Amino acid sequence: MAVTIRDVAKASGVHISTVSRTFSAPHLVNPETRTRVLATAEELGYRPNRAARALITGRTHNIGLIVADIANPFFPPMIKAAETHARRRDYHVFVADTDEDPVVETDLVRALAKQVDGILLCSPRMSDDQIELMRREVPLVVVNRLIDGLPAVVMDVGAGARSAVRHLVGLGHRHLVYLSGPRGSWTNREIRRAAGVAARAGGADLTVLGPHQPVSSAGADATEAVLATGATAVLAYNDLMAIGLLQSLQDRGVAVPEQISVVGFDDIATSALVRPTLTTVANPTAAAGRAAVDMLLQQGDDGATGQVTLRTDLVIRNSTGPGPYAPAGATAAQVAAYAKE
Amino acid sequence: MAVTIRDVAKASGVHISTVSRTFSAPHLVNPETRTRVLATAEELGYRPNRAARALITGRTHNIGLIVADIANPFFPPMIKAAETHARRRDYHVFVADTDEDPVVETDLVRALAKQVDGILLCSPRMSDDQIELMRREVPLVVVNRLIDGLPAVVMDVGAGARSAVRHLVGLGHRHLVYLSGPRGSWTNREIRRAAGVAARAGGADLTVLGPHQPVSSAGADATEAVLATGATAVLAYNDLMAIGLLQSLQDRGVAVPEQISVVGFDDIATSALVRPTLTTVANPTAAAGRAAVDMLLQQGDDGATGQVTLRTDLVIRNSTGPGPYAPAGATAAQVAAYAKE
DNA sequence: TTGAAAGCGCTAACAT
DNA sequence: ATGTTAGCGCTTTCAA
Repeated sequence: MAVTIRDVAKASGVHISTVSRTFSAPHLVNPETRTRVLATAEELGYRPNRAARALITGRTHNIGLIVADIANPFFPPMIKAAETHARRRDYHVFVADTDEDPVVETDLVRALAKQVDGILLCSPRMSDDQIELMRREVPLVVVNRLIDGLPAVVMDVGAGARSAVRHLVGLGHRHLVYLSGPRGSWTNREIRRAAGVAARAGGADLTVLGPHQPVSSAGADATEAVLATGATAVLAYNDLMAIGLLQSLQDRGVAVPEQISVVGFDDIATSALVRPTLTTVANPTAAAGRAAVDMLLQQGDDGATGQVTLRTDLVIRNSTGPGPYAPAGATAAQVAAYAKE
Repeated sequence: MAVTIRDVAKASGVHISTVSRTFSAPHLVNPETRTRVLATAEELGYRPNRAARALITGRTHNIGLIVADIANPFFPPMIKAAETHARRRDYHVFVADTDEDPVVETDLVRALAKQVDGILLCSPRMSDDQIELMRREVPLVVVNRLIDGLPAVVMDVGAGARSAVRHLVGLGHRHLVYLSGPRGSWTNREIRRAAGVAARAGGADLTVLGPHQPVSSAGADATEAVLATGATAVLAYNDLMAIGLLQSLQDRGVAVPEQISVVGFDDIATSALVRPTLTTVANPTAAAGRAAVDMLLQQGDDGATGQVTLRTDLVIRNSTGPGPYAPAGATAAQVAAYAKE
């Protein structure tokens, strides 16, 4: 087996508790002793066994990160930010994928509960009640969902949806479609609601299509349905769906944005790489990952259960243009200010 | 604190070791007793503490997955496949990001070593010697690198590069560019070498540009350099760079594939979403993730250190077309067969 | 400032 | 088939 605290103690002529203190409470150890212990530890290649430490302290210094789908480009930047941020604070991160399945999700929470100090539940698909149940087994921070009394990090998708709809209405669109996302998604509900309200306020109507899986093929598959509505502008639950639609539309000779405008959500990297580049609502996913980690780690200190809402930003690119009711000569750029209002 | 083995023992009127056996060696327990214990365990919500178990068995049932960059779309499908596969075998996965930094990489291996039964080192940036050193601290399986005597999973990128070059030469290109990837990448060296050999064999010449970070902006930034070579076809280290170049080329009015053909590597999801769609060498990253997990978990059983090479496939899309030396009327489709040879 | 001793939750001989 | 016991590597009272 590997080198333990006992080996270091023997080699440096002190008791194991002194070695222990050297690592977990250095200020309680004579500087000279400490130096000596540290030196022999280094020499022997000693590294504290976190599991053994956890057994007695009750703190594993691990956190769990559960996401709906690692391969969905929305998540990797968040995972990366959370992992890097956590590591900086000396925490390791278990990452797990639920494949959009609420049952897998609950199983996963339970399976990780004992091994972590807390879990980041990202875009959970389970019900609020389930989440309430889970939080009794392990500290939880929820990302992309708001539940009373539960620490959460959300992006202000409602505001994002409003900006997007205003942008479209300002461009002269009166008939909009919302391509909705997966069942169980809080974000989806928020966007749909906010978009509906904003559309009505702008004298436009909004047809809701869905639910859909949040993947590009679902966007492509919805093409017929979108065209059937006669709408001139589409807001999609996420960029993947928007891009799938964008491509499929153009494949059928429907020009974007000349005939139909398309707006996505998230601002994943691909959105700037497709043609036309995608107008979308940017979500600060990396910041969300960091904020969620902070929240989880602070949860012990005070009992506070904050709820952080991060700003979203409409990024106007080339997939949106004037609609049938556009003021003469209006361009996307001209109405940008209006949307920002 | 949570419910322990002791609580279950007390509640079901047996000794703790019987409870322990019920979970870790059920066949050694009387079926009736087992049922009773299981029932009370369920009732109390007992779940074995893996850390405590690990302390004595020496097996954590955790594995570490270290990648160069979680946000690089090459990795998420691999991470996802590995995590799902591992979980199915009752292993949890620590995911960590090195940010392409070899120093972070070694630190990470050491930090995780004690907490896992083994580590999957994906696309390592550290040197072979470093890796040799690391493997003495913890079982390692390396992905995307071949080192003598070390268990590894690689994709046959050499064959992929040859197919790509043959495809281009077959299309009538004689002056090629290889846009190389990051320093320290085994994959990069393999592709460059194989492409060079294949080019020479086909009577073409290959100019190597780089190294570059494996991101789309690097591809875009290389545009001038590419044009300066006068080449009519480009092979890039990965799709991200290829797409960056593709876009930048078109932004300057250089038509793809009419004036320049572009080939990527990896077949990330975005490659099918850009226009023109990207011809690329598909890497079986998900299969690689699963294979690596299997290899790691088998390492204990026998001492075998296998090396698995997974097949790559040239996916011909619309970013490649006839070059200056093309047989009259040649199209990408027509030469596909040749490339496959 | 350091040592001694107990014990975190669990498994693995060994005994019964 | 079940109970007893020792102890994995570490932290943390309590004494000295």
